[in-house]
Amino acid sequence: MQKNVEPSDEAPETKKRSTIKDIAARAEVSLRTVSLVLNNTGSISQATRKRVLDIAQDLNYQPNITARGLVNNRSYLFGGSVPRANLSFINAIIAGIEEKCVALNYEPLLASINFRDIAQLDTDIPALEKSLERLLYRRVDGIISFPDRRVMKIYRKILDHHIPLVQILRSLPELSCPCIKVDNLKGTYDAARYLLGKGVGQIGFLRYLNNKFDEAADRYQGYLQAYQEWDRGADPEKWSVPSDLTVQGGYEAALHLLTAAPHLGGIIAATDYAALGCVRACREKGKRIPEEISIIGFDDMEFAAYQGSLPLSTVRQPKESLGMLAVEHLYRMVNGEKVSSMILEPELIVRESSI
Amino acid sequence: MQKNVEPSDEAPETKKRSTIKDIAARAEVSLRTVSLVLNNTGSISQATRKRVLDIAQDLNYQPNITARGLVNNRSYLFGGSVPRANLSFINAIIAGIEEKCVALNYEPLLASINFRDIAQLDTDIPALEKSLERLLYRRVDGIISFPDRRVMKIYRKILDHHIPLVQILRSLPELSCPCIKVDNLKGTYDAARYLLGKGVGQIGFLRYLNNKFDEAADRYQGYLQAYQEWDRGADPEKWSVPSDLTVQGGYEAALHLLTAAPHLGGIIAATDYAALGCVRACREKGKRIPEEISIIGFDDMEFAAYQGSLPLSTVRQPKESLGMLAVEHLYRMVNGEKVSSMILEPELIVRESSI
DNA sequence: ATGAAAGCGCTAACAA
DNA sequence: TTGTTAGCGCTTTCAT
Repeated sequence: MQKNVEPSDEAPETKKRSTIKDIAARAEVSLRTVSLVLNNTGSISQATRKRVLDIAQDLNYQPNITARGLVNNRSYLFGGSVPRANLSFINAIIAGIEEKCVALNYEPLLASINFRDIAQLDTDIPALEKSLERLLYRRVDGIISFPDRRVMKIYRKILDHHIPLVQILRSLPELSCPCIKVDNLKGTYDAARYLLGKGVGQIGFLRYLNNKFDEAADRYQGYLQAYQEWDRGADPEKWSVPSDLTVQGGYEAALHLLTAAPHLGGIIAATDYAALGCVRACREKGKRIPEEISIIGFDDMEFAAYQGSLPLSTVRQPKESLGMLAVEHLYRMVNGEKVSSMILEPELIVRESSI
Repeated sequence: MQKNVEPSDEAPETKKRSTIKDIAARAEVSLRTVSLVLNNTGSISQATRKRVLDIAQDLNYQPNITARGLVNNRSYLFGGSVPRANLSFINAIIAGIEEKCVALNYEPLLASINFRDIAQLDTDIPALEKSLERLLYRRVDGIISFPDRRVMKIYRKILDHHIPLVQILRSLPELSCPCIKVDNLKGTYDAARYLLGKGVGQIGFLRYLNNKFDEAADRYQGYLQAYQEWDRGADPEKWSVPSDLTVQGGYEAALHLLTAAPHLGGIIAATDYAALGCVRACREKGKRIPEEISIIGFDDMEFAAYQGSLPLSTVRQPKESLGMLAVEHLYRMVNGEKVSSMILEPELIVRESSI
């Protein structure tokens, strides 16, 4: 329990920044006048306005957002509770969040959450709780959360306080707030259709170990759906194997799959990590990529493009847009608008690991 | 110029959070007493203390950090002005910053900066200026900056206001504030010594196109130094070629190098990106890695480990530590302590792209 | 050990 | 069009 150290005597005195009081004194007007000018509200004579503005400029005046926040009961901060960056695509989302926040005169406050077990996307719950509490403590005006049902109590608290909440990337049906995510089903559907259309023959799928979230199930469904459209009699479930997020997991799963079904002309993996393991397994089995077998991942992580020997085909999530839209929703909600969930379109990126 | 929209009538009213006034009323004591109890200062009778604490708990009291900040003239925010994540290792630094901030009851406010030309690490200066101004506007209590001499004017302003400033990753000698960075020279020195010691024979180096910053020069020096220790008569400059940060740049540079010096048994690249291009060039030249030639990068970017076919050997920067130390420095400075620069040790990570 | 009151910098209701 | 005043939630000096 770290207590703030008392500033010692040699503590650097911050050169006092000017306040509206200083401006008012110099301009010989009241505080209110200055405030009105600075906020561009009310009606002020041209002369006064100019004088105040000039003096403000001269004094290098910067409004004290803390004081303003205290009065308005706002922090002008939007909180983000998102997974930490080893899922590098989160960065792009954060970039979107930041850009939009700044455009709206807000500032993002990011509280990272860790995974207890990255392989299963298993969030560290106490850490998640703490991150949300931090945002509450900082009195953010709205919160973007990568949700987990095990902290429903805090979500309820947030909602009780009428703090706008937006889910990102995945959604809990039982949490009544909008969600911004990608159309996961369409992502794998497009990928599967693409391969099937190219005539690679039968294709396999590496799905999540457990479908704790709808989004994981959606990715699987997309594959099944495309497959069944292609061959009504087929039983694609036969060629889908459970895997986890890791390279190692994908590797092992693909090894099994390729042993059981060496005729496969393509494999779609529910994540880029798994796809990477898949590539390794194919190499080991002596399969040439993409001539003999095509591999497509999901997410478009940074490393997908930066594969020294074989840039990975993948389904890209529109990450910046996800972040920006989430912020825009928050902003609308803060201002009393009603908003609803949004599902964005994924994009198939064909690189060298597939035809 | 986005002006905040007036909250409309249907704006959700935030359920009022309790204040010390509420506590004081219920406990029938003065505001001061409550404040003293809550801050654990002054001397309060056990009975009163307990009563106040209980009521606070009961009322679900959370201090209003905005109000507290207004009085104390602090924001309890540390600002970070760091490159955006396409240099993915920045994430780890940010993780360190965040962790340490939270431990100190601070919160990080991160203002990303973009590169105008990533290939030359060329910062987008107007964007950098804006990011620093944002932090100033938010009245952060200290700033961590990835410095650039073209915004010296703002740094001067920050220093004038006596806002603690810490440089990270690289340092400007003319900027009088501490810097936290890695020993770049030692990084390449260790890598070169390692390869030389393994008996790979002559080794080459892909250095920055232009050594605008000492850190780039240091990486080159490390290579030169190790080389000269190994063979006093050698002229290693002959086998070093200018490159840029990109995969493509490294690829082209390595191609030249390998044509001019096909006997090279190893190449060290000043960044992992360049190393990746290097790998590609070697493959094209029919060189087997690592049997015939060893490749070592620098930074340990996420993709270095996640190379499907050939995980990259590299020099790792202790990224979390860099971030944590920067925050710790800021904290010390806020509290009037004197601190000085720190140079951390890099670590050679041997994976599969080198012996 | 505790209370009363002032004030941090700003906005806003009410006057003039 | 402008001024006066109160107050946001908290800390802190000065009393008691």
